[in-house]
Amino acid sequence: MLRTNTEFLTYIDALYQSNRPEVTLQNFEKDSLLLRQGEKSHRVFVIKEGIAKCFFLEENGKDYILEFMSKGQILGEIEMIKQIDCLCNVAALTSLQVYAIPAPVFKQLLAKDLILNKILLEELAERIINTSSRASFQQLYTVEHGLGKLLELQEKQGMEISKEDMAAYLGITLRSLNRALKGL
Amino acid sequence: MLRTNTEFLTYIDALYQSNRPEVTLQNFEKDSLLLRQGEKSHRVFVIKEGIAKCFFLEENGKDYILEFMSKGQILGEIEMIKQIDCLCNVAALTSLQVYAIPAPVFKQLLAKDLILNKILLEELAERIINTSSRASFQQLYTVEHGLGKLLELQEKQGMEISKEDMAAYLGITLRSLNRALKGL
DNA sequence: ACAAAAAAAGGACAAATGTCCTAAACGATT
DNA sequence: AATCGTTTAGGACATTTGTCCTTTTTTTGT
Repeated sequence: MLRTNTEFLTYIDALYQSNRPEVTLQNFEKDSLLLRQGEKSHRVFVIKEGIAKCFFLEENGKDYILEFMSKGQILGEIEMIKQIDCLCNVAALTSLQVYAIPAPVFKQLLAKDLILNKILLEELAERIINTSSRASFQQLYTVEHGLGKLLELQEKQGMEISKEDMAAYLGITLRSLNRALKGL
Repeated sequence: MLRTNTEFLTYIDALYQSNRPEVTLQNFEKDSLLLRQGEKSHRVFVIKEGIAKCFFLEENGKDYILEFMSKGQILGEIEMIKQIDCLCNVAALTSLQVYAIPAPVFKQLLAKDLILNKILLEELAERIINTSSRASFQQLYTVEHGLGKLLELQEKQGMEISKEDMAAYLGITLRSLNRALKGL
């Protein structure tokens, strides 16, 4: 659930190193927003260091966290591919260092570079696997079951998530999360 | 929620027409299984005619329907891209006519054809949009809200879904579906 | 048309979850 | 250390959902 992609990071590192002055390295501080749901974006980001969360803000005011993203994850590529406004918000959970690639550069690469296409296809495929498995699991199993998995992964990855974010990831209220934590 | 992809169908139609004897046209009868969760697959399918459903069968015996697929939708491509066993089951809801493309042919195209890469990237992107929006919506809104949307789409597309499938799509029990239908 | 069998709907109760509000814990400031 | 303010946890009740089983409806065969 903390997604990474070393292959992609290597690819972008190389791109940055090469003759591509349009690709820049940027910093975002903790809690800042990289992408804002519903707004247009004119670049994609690739995380070099740090952790971000992608989340929907629904009309009823509730959040739903889709993924926690880390090294080598790309942000905003779906919007670029489909030519749409930002699907969800992306916020920095820690301070972030990211590569920023302007839309024209990214689109040109997409149109010409089979390596990038391959990496992206694999990444999108993996996200579909994750997202759909999780949707199924969350609908069909109890909260405690899902919470168990979340705590496991969290421990394994040594990352700490606020309770609010845990609840948003599980799609439940804070109250329910507290109850589930009691019930271990 | 009944997904189609005319661009892809056109692409595969052309492929079938051209010098590609390995690409075959096959028929599946209603209720037959095209892909079986957990098993290996050695080809991808593209629907020429008919409707299929993709669904998880969870360990607790419950089904969760991911998508209803129709004309131009590709099946089994994620497994091919990620080299994994079938993620979910795919069953024919109506009798089906599909193109079958052997794994080596598909992989070769993937490695060489930027057009195919583009079509696939767009399709996967759209599935991510769908799947994640739906996951968020189903977690954060009431069943009745979700049911409303389902009935709307069902009407718009003139397709009829069994109550069992509706429940599996919404991730709820039949009993809950009946109640929600009463409550309109 | 009727009886038997099968499928679908619904009642009753239990379990899970959300809402709203109060109580406890924590932090900063003096 | 005491106080105020803010954040976090939890109690009480209502609502939603699931489970299990009975009732109703539909289908099938004769």
